[in-house]
Amino acid sequence: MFFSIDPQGGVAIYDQIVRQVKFAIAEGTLGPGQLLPSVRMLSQQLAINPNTIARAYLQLQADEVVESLRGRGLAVCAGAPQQCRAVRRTLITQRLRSVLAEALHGGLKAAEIREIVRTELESLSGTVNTISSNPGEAASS
Amino acid sequence: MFFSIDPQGGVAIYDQIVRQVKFAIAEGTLGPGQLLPSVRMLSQQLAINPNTIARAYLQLQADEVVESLRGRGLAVCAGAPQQCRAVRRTLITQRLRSVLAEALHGGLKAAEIREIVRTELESLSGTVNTISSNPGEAASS
Amino acid sequence: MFFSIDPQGGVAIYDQIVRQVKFAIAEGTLGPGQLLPSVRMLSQQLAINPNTIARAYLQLQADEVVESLRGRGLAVCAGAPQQCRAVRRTLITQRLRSVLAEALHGGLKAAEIREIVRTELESLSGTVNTISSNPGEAASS
Amino acid sequence: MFFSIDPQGGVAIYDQIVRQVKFAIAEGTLGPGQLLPSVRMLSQQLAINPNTIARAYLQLQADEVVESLRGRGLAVCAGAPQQCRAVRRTLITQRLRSVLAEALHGGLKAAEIREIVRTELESLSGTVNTISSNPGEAASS
DNA sequence: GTGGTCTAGACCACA
DNA sequence: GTGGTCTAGACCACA
Repeated sequence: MFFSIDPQGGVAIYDQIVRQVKFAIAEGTLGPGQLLPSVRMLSQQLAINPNTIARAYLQLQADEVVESLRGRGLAVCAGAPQQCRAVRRTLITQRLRSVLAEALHGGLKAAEIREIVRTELESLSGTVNTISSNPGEAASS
Repeated sequence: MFFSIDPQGGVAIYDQIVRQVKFAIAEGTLGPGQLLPSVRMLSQQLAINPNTIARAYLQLQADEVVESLRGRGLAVCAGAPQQCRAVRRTLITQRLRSVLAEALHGGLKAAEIREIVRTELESLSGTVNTISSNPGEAASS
Repeated sequence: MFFSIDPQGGVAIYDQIVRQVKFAIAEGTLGPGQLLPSVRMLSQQLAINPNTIARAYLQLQADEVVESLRGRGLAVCAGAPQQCRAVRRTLITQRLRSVLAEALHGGLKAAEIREIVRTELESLSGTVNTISSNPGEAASS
Repeated sequence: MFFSIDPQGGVAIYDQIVRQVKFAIAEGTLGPGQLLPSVRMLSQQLAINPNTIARAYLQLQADEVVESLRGRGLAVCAGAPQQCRAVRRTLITQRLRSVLAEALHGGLKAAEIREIVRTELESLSGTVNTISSNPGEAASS
């Protein structure tokens, strides 16, 4: 599984990890029974302190998304996919609403905001999605 | 001028004040030479600790958006409108980009995200005082 | 509120704090709206690292027993007393069952165990309760 | 000899094994000169990692309860029965005292605690193989 | 190798 | 003053 951490951006690192794990489970990239990357490995990979990773994993356990297998690691719970699919949209929408509210309150018009969203989505899509010559493909599941 | 503070939402309170002052100046709600509301007044109005307001105002001085008039308060700088108009879009776009990137990385499709944006903009438009010559535009999809 | 931490004894320090806070709330020693002792104060009082206290307080927040009042501290939730009264007996019974099972499995007879319990309760009562000339008083609420 | 391991319950697995071996020796189930079950056998029987068993056995050697007979295994020491009878009560009493202290400190009354103990002993007695000349005694209050 | 707990100490936002 | 986050590093139990 692939993480992308932005140390800035207002979201705590441990929370970014929590969210991205949930998203990966929602997508099916990470399935029930599968082990999370180990604290030490992820710590190295992301150049982030192990305690911060552990904090994220603690949260994921509290959220009943993963469970500890003693000495082996943390495994995705059976019920996690359903739960994560349910929360993914909410997690995004909450942040989105916060920004949109600020934009409107700041005097940007809805049309203007939608235009910015469109532009940014385009410029980001190259980075995130595999480039597709068939524009319909990215939107199909 | 009117503030709207969201204690949640990941943006520090002092930063919300900084941003909203800049937005007000960008819009012209607050013009060069005009005084910011006093720390005490704003503190009472928003039910927020004076230190937090003071910190925001300190930041605005550092950004050369306002300047201290000894004994009278903080006044909007002459060059502020231009500067604030320039940064408004950027300030919003940065936050927006961060959320959109998370959404895409989290597996939401661009079309899905635009749909969420449209829905949220509609539901928020009612809340925010939007002055529109065409009242139908903000709420239409 | 008064804590008594046993660094040995198999229960993690942070968990001892979690349990004792819940017990204090169950007893009414700590009421809704009251602030917990601050992390730093308790850290000094118990000679325990602040992070360990913070870990306990994080757990108490996750359990919805306390809530954070920004910059002021952690306050007991409105619903906490009811919840804590409900869990107190369970928390104790679980540990108790574990020891009793070991004792029985280890060949002690039930009568023998009850005798040990009686003796220990007597020797501990002096330490914990205020000494009462009226033996019935300690058992009355 | 028969082990019963509770992976929860706060006592380390290796320590549960150490204690149960001592209890078996105290009871006479395991006599001087008798061999402990081999690490591999016990590991399979309990579905526990061999390293954990080995660690328990190392502890038992350090406590001079068993000694290594080169190539044959670990045998109960001559002095072990006496030693184990002496510690059994203490091992139980220590854990018991810890829980009872927590219960009292948590505001439960001695009578209440004794009642819980009585109830739990009854419900556990059915589970544990109690050999009693008077079958009614263990289950009677 | 795995996670869990604890210590030590820094910096930030808020009151 | 308050808690929240993060880094750094030790030690433990278990596989």
